[in-house]
Amino acid sequence: MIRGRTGNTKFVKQMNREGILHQLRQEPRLSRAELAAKTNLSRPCVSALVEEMIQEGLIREVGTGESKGGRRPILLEYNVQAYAVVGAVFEGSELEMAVADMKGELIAQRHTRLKQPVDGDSALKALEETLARLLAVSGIDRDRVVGIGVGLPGITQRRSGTVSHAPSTGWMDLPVGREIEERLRLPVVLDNDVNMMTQGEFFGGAGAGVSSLVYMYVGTGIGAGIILDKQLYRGSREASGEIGYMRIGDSPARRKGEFGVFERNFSVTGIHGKAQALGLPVDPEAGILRQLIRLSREGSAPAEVLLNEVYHGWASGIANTVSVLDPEMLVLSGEMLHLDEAGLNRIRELLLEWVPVVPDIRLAELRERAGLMGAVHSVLEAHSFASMPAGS
Amino acid sequence: MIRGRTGNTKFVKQMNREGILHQLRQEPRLSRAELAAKTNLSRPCVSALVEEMIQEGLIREVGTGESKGGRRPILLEYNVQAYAVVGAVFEGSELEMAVADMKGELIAQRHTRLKQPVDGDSALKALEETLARLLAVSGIDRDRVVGIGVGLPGITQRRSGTVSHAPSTGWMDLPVGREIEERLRLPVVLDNDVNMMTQGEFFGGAGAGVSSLVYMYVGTGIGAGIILDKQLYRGSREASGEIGYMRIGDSPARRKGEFGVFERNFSVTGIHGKAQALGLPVDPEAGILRQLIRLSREGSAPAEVLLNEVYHGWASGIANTVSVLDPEMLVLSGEMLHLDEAGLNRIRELLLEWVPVVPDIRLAELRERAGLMGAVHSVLEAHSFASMPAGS
DNA sequence: TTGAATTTGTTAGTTATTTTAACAAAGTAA
DNA sequence: TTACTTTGTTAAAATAACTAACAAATTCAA
Repeated sequence: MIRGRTGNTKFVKQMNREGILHQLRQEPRLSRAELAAKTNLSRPCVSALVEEMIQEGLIREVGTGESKGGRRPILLEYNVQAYAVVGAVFEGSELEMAVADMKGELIAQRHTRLKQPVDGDSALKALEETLARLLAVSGIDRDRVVGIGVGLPGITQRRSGTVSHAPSTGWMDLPVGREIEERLRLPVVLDNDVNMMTQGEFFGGAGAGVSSLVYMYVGTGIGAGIILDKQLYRGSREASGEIGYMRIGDSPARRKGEFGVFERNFSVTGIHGKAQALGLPVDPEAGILRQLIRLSREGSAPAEVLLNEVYHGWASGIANTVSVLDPEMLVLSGEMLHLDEAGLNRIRELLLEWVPVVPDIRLAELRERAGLMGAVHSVLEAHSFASMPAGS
Repeated sequence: MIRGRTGNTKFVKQMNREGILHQLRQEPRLSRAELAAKTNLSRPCVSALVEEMIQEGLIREVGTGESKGGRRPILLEYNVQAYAVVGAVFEGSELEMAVADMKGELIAQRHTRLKQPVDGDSALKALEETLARLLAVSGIDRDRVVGIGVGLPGITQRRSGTVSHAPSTGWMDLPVGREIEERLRLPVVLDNDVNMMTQGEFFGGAGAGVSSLVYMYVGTGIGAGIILDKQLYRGSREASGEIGYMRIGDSPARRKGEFGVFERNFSVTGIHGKAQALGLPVDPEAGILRQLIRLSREGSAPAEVLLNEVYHGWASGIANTVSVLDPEMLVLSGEMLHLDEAGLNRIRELLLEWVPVVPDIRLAELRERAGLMGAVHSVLEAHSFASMPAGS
């Protein structure tokens, strides 16, 4: 797998089991013979591996298929209910949590509001209690849960399992991964919220099937999640996709600890600032893009100018990112979800003018479920579910 | 290796051979016992594989080492002279070519000037003749050459081995890879010049040892080569690193088929244009940066302003790229090589001000040899030299 | 209806490769 | 000289895949 690593025979078996499961996850209902053909393994070998995995409950026989001129095939199916995974996302003082089957389909979901101010202990407690309730509701045995994926706002240092900056959750420089692991007694996959949402859209949303994708999120800040070669790319210091720091728009002297130039101009807060400076009647609580579109339609010239400035700014950010990465797809999210057809087309036009290779540009499909789906899929990815039982 | 692929036992052996060779390439002179420890293979297994590779000439025994309290180890060495690789780079009407050993060290090098206008046939002929001469000079048998890496200007479509845009070599939309392969009867690795230079600096230059790197080249255009996880990243349509299209600097209406905004402003030609517009006495043939630095030192205010604008522009390009990728190192090349300590520091200062995570920034070390080194290493990478003999 | 051909899945034996256990060779240190 | 280490090899055991052969189940054509 990794260059320079050596493999033993067990590793081959593992790989072959994974290969079979992989096929079975893509296409449900395949016979042993078909699997042998698709994996380039011999039929006896496939039979043996399948037998093993049936014993483990990973695969099921589900009746017979149509004959192709001979004995009818026994169809096999990946047993998505063999195990379960849990996903959790902290957002401000809210916790969204769900159990899913091995296909990543949510079985039960639950929303919890934490009492403020949020500290580490109350967050852990919430996780614990919600998990228990979810398992009870869905009737899933605790032993069948393979792991939990947790999305946290801010930059997380995954290596050490330490969150170095998780502003809204009240966890600062704590070895969060280990704490959750100890408390819940489950393997934990930790990542920041944007990475989780990126994986969500990649595995179960707009980006299903592509091999590279940039997920661009405009909120209080601007960030992007990057998937290259079907793998999340994190950067050498976990700081990839921090596109809020790009040099786009005016660059007034920033105050200490303030955001990047792109963010200062074109994040939700940035646009609100611009709108207020222009004296536009906008409600700071409501979605800024919708308000601008409405005002512009109603004939407000400054609103139209600002709206175009926003399109121009966002398109510039996209252009710069695309120039560097040449991704197959770009998924827009956050405030950008409120783009109407006209706005989206305007951005596409600008890009066609600016860069030679324009990726497929789409709005995110999963909305608020993206993070949760990503958390779930990050666990599914982390474990290869062909892993062999302890005994063998 | 690739997800979904199944492996057989031969594959494991191959992996283990590669593992051993990998260790031996990193650290010369290791014993069988040390190799066993480093690769997690048993000593008998290492012995068997080593024996095989000694027979094939890939490894050599080179005396004994110091005892560590027991029998003295027999030291093994990777035999860099077992085979040879060839690198070639076309640049304008010039062809630079070299033979190298398996470590990537150049054994013989040769420069050829093609007569203009260059067409495909004369280029092929030059390749053929220069190769013959290099082999004669270095006394290397043709059978020992494993392949040739060829760097071509412009965008190359590697998949099909077709060069879709190689302006200065006169090869347009030809299946270049196959033609060279047929003519020279050698496996060919084709890539564009920037990618080759990137690999050169990565394997044998400033970037040796890092795992991610951006190689930024400022010439008539501006482009970047990207290495992530020790692998060249090409993008979904071979268009990654086309940072010349970034939105940096003024954006006057571009004329048909013209470059990107960043390029129009801050490539060598762009800067020349700006200098001339300011009425600065610059020689269009000589290096623009050096001239600006000199003029600025001599007290020319507009030169100083322009120089700062250039630093600012380049730093912006770097900032944007770094925001997206978070690479471990940034290697500056082309016109940027003429940056003096003050200029480099100015750029570093700006970056510290703009982005939270600044990579190690260095000037390219290999200069004009970068492409050649890259071509050579691209062949070394393409072939895993642990490949097994046909007989087994 | 019968028998040849085909497809699926299994059984038994072979092959390839790694590991374990044991040991010989060659050294150090007390 | 003896005890202990480290290195490398030999022989046997263990894994896991493959080949060949065949049984089971089905289609299809005579």
